[in-house]
Amino acid sequence: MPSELGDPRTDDVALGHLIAVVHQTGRDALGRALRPLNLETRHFAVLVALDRHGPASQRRISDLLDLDKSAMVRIMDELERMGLAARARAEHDRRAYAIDLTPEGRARAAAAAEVTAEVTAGLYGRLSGAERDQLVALLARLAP
Amino acid sequence: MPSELGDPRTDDVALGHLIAVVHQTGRDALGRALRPLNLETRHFAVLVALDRHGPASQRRISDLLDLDKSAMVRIMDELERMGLAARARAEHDRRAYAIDLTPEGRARAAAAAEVTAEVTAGLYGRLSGAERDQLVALLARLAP
DNA sequence: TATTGTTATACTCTATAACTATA
DNA sequence: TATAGTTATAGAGTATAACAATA
Repeated sequence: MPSELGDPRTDDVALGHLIAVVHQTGRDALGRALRPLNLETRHFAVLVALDRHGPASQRRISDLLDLDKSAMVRIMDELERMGLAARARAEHDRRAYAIDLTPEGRARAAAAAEVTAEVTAGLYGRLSGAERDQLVALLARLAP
Repeated sequence: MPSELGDPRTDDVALGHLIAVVHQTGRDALGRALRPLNLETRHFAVLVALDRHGPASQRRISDLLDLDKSAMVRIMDELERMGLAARARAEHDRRAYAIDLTPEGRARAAAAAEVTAEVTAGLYGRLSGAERDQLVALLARLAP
């Protein structure tokens, strides 16, 4: 005979699980779409962040993306090796880099955005614009 | 000059990121709450599933939790070593196990539910019941 | 003292493939 | 042939601590 774990908790545990499944589904779909472009999701996130906020310090980008700084180092190493981003020394702080996209990186970011637009349309297109706004508003209240 | 990655996509990428952050936040909070009970989130998920659906085959539980079957093996190994769950041979299928909680496992599941109730109250309590229902309904349409 | 970035390390999660024993 | 479970392995994500250079 199962013990009574309670119903409100049941719903909350199920909600947590649902969030995990939706997260994983989106991440997988994004990963599949980016593979032909030789990009992983971690690369795409930094490309988009740099396109919008670059040049910036590694620290700034890793903060924007909730990335650990050591993960940021690895990703920038990979992007530099691929010729998509570059590290220059920052003007007024000799500890920091001013990292930015290369022209090729900018082109790759645009191509990736094309591809991922189809993916997100397939995923989030099941919701109307108003529903998406609702979802964002609700989730925002669950974020720190 | 940043290229134009477009605004609707911006929102969708941000939505994906928001889902990731909320997922990670919840997982971390759950992990911290379970640590005093010597449980990881993976153990808790199986304890709850067994409490509700046990006895069952490993396959049934791993399907319910979207767990890989090899991950399920490892988790059951750990739960058995901790004395919280047990494998018995299934009656009508000699390939399968009938896995279930031990009495101690049932007690631990109840204790974990106590603790996690506070966590989920802290997390999801920011939303009203109606809002939580809304959120679940919206997320359910994004799941496969 | 604190911050930027690097390196090393380790743990978790996820996925895959090869294997056994049954069905 | 297909399924339940096991084992081994590898990649990705995440986190920490120690360190050098600079603020």
